[in-house]
Amino acid sequence: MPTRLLDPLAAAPPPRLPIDWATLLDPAPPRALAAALDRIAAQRVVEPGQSIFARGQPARDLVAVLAGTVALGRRGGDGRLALQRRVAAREWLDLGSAWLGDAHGEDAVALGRVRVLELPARGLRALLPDQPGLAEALLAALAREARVLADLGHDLMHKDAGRRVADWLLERCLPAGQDLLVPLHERKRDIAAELAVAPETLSRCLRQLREQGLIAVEGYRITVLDLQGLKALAREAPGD
Amino acid sequence: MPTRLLDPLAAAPPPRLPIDWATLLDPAPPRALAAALDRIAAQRVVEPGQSIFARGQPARDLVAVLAGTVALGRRGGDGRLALQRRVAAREWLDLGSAWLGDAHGEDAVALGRVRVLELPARGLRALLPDQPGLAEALLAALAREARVLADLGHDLMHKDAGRRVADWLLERCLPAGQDLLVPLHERKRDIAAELAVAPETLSRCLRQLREQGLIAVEGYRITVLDLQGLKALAREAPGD
DNA sequence: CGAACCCTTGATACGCTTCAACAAGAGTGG
DNA sequence: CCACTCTTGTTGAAGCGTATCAAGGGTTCG
Repeated sequence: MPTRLLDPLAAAPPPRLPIDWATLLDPAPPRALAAALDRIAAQRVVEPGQSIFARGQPARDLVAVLAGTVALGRRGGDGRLALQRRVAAREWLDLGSAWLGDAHGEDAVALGRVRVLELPARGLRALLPDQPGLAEALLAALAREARVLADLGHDLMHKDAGRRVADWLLERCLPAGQDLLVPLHERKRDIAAELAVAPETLSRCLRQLREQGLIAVEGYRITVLDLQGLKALAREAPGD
Repeated sequence: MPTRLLDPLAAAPPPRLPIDWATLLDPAPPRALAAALDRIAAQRVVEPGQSIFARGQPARDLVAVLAGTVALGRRGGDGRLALQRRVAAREWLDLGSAWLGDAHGEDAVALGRVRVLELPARGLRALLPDQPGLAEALLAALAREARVLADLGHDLMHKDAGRRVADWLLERCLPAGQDLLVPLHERKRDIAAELAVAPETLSRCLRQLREQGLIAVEGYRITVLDLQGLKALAREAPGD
C-alpha cells in the first residue's frame, strides 16, 4: 500500500466547509452552540485507503464522517483490516473511546476520499455546562452507537453467513422501476469483510441465493427477485 | 420455569436503601444532584431467574444493578437465554436503549437475588440542564458501554473458544496463598453461555487446558498452574 | 502480450454444535 | 434405607458451517 498518495497539488476541496450541525447532532444545536462548535472544529480530507486513526492511538478528538464512507475494524497481524462495520456520512466514529479519551479501540480507514470532522473532546467538555443541548445530542449519538454494537454482536453470534448476507441485501436494496436493485459500489471482498466472512463464502452464499431464485447476480448488480423469500430467509429463522 | 417464585411473605430487604451514587456515576454527583436523583429513583428486588426487563419491551427507565449479578442476552426461540454478557453490581443495563427510549434490545434476567435501581429517563432528562455533572456521568457510562460492546464483538469474531476460555480464566483468577484460584460460583453451562459456546465445548476446552498442564480442575474449583502459558494462549494469538 | 487484480469454484481441514449415552450428586417419596 | 427422578457435567461420534488452499477465468492496464 503506497503511502505517497498525498498530492500537494491536488485541488482538494477547501478543508473548511460550512458544517451542517443539524445532521450530526440530533437535537439540532442552536446558533450560539453551532458557532462555538465551529470554533473548535477541524476538518480533514483523507485519501482512499489512508488511516483516519489507528487502534491503540490515544483519542483526543471526536471524529465524525462528513462525506464518504469509512471502514471501522481491527487490523489483523497481516495488516489487513478485519472489518467490523462501515460508517457512512453523518455518523460518528468510535465515539465511546473518543469521549473517554482512551486509546481508540479500532482502526478507521477511508474507503474512498473522505472528509472527516474532528472535535477535541476537551473543548467539547468545556462547552457542556453552558450548552445543555450538546449533552443531549452526544448522549443520543453514543446511545445509538451502543445499540448498533449490541445488535452487531448478536448477529455475529446467532446468524450464520447466509442469513447475514440476506440481511445485508435487504438493507441495501433500492426500488428501481419494477424491481429491487442492490448496486454494489465496493469490492465483494470488502463486503465479505463487513459481513465477517471469507470472500469465498460470500460468493457461495450469493450463488446459493441465485440458485434458489431469490436474487439475480450480474457482476456488481444484484436484483432481488423474491423479496418475501429473502425476508423469510433473513429474519424468520431460529429465535426471534 | 415456574413463574410463581414470588413470595409475598418473604422478608425482602426494605425496597429503599440509601444509594451510593458515587459508585454509579463517575464524576460523583454533588449533594443537590444526589438528592434530586433520590427523588426520582425507584428500587426493586428481583428474585433469581426472574426477568428484569425483556427484549422488545419499551424502555422508560435507566436500570442499574445495585447488588447481585444480572445476565444480559437474548432469549432464543426455546425460551432459554443466549447470554451475551454478565453484569455485576454498580453497572448499568442496556443504557443505550434506555436512554433512547427505544425498546430494550436485550433480555435481562436476575442470576441471584438482585436489587436494581430504576431511574426514569424523562425525569433524568429534565435534570440535565441544571446539573452539568449528570450529563458527564451518563456520557461516561454510555461510552464505557460502547467500548465493552465493541470489544465483545471483536472477541467473538476473532477469538476461538479456547482463547475465550483462557481469557475468561485470566479475568477471574484470584491469588490464594501460593497459587491462583478461579472459584466458579455459577453453573458451568452458564459460563459456557457467557462465552458463547456449547457446554460440551467448554468442558472440552477445560480438559484440554488441564491436559496441557496449564490448569487443574476439581469440580467447581480451578487452579491456574501456569499463568504465563495461559496468557500466551489467551492473548498472543493471531492479530494483536 | 503478460501482469496484476478480482471473483469464482472445488477440495480439504478444522472448529464447533448437536445428538446420544453415561456417571455423579441432590431431592423426593415409598 | 433404597429406588426413582432430575439436574449437571463429561465423553464420544457424527454432522454442519466456514476458513483455507489451490486453481481457473475474467478484467483492466501497461
